[in-house]
Amino acid sequence: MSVAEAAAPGRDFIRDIVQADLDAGRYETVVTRFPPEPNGYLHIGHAKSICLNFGVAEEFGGRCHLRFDDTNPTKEEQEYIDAIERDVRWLGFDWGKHLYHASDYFEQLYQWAEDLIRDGKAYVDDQSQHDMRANRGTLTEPGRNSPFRDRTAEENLDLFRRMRAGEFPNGARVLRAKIDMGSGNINLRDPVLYRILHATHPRTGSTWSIYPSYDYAHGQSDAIEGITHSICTLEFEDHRPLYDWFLDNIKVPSHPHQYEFARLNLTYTILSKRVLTQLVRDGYVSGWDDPRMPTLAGLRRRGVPPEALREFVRRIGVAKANSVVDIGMFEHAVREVLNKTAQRRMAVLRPLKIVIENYPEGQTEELDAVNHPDDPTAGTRKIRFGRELYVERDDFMENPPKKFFRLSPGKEVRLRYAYFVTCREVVKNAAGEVVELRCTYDPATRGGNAPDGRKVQATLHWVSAKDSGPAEIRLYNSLFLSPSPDPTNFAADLNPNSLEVLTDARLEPALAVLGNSPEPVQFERQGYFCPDQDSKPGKLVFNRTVGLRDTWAKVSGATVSGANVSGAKGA
RNA sequence: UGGGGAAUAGUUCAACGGUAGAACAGCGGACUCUGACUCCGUUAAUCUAGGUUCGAAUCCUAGUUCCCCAGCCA
Repeated sequence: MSVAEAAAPGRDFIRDIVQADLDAGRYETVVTRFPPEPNGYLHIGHAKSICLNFGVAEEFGGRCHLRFDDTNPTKEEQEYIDAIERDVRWLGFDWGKHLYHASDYFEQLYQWAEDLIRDGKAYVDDQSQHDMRANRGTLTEPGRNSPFRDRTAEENLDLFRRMRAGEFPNGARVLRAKIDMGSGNINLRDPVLYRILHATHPRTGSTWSIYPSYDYAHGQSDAIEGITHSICTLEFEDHRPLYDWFLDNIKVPSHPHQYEFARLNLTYTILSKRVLTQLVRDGYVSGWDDPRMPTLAGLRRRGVPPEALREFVRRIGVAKANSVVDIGMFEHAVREVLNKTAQRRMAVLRPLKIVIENYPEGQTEELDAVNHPDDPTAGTRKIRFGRELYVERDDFMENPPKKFFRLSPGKEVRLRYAYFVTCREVVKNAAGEVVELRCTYDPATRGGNAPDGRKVQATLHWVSAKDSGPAEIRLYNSLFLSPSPDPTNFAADLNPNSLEVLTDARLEPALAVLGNSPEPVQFERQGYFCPDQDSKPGKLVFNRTVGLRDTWAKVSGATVSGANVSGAKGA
């Protein structure tokens, strides 16, 4: 083993298992699969699974299939199928020609079910749903056998074929495996293999009136595709004996193995398809791609780069312990990528007008600004300075606390790339609100440095009043107030300030070219932003992907509505 | 009183009988034309009790706590 290999051992228990299997020669090629049900959009939790499955395949020279687990036509839609493919690609993974559907195997699955019947290992049950539940027993009491459990193979076959033929209404009968009604594992108490569903399937249309259950379809689909490592989440752990039972009792072409890992949970976030669907359906958000949603579509629209998602997933690791990851860890990954890639621009979110009294009326001049402080190849751009400017309202305080470095009466600060200015006078309206600042500038400080070497405590971003353009800026905060929102009562926990729309922001002209391109950009001292698809010529809309780390907010104890903030303060 | 899992810094993950380590968060400092970035330093953990062993986070025993399972959802 090389030093490099020794220094980078299998990073998690799944990769350890795969490595061991390969070392032992149990498989030639690793084959994994990502098996979404197309009943909703993919979210950041799925990203963990996608990165795991595709990542393992990639790292060990194998392949990963994308397989739609489309066994329930009452919940699945083509829109979701399309969205899932789009999102997996966007995340950066490629299934090549290995695109499959459980529905591709319906006929084979059906034939195997007949085999089970002929072997006396499956039977048609006429019990009502109510009776079935009653006879299933409880967690502590065994179930009771169905009165239909001992039908002959012939009778079962006849009934099952008539189920397929559509002779019975929904719910009239089911096909069940004959395993053990007394098992402590409820999944083994004669699980349902097929139920009658007169529904139109996105792919098979109305050719079927019975559909296989997840348990019956999943393992056999894995076996058909030659999956070696079938990786799923913890809640399927006690399905594994059933997964194996099918593979042991059916003549399948291979016997994959199921391994379970802990799904992702995030603070201030709900990752439940049920809840996410409800947020969309009930209009709490604008859609599956609302930038506040933890969906891949939402994160994409918000401006999160796929690399950041992958890096985040890599860092949180894979284990079997239930856990909740601090959303701050995700934000850190986003900032890390964007800091390297996003060009810098100046934008004033909440404008406060300032007039440079000693700057000649009507005069303007161009100054150089760098596009990326750590990347000279990003070049520079010209920005126009003039007598009337806008600065950020938050950058002025009439009665500042001692640690406030920014503008206040009598205080000198630097306007980035431009001049030192000093606040001379505060203009207020009748209501006593500050509406304008009268300032002076020092012509000797052109470019941002004083020849006499004097320093200022702060550098502010600014835009020219005349030469800046208007924009709408959407600030996002967490959708929920609680660090651990309750999925069963999420509505009460909704953050009223999850979306804040700023309609009179001012952008430096160089931002106009960004227009509808999805390029991320850093508004200096504010955060990372990206143009939203709602942008129109003449009306730019920007989404805040994530704010910059803000030490001042912490020092000043400023209230942050809802929070971009994360991590509870230690007591 | 059934079955299946999991317990390591505040959080997430390592350590696979041999010095408990990383990332995020926190704190302190340096740097700075972004209170950003970067850099340096630093606080902080093996669920409990026994046992085996020269040596235990790791093995054994007994507990404790938490999670999942009673869909014709996945």
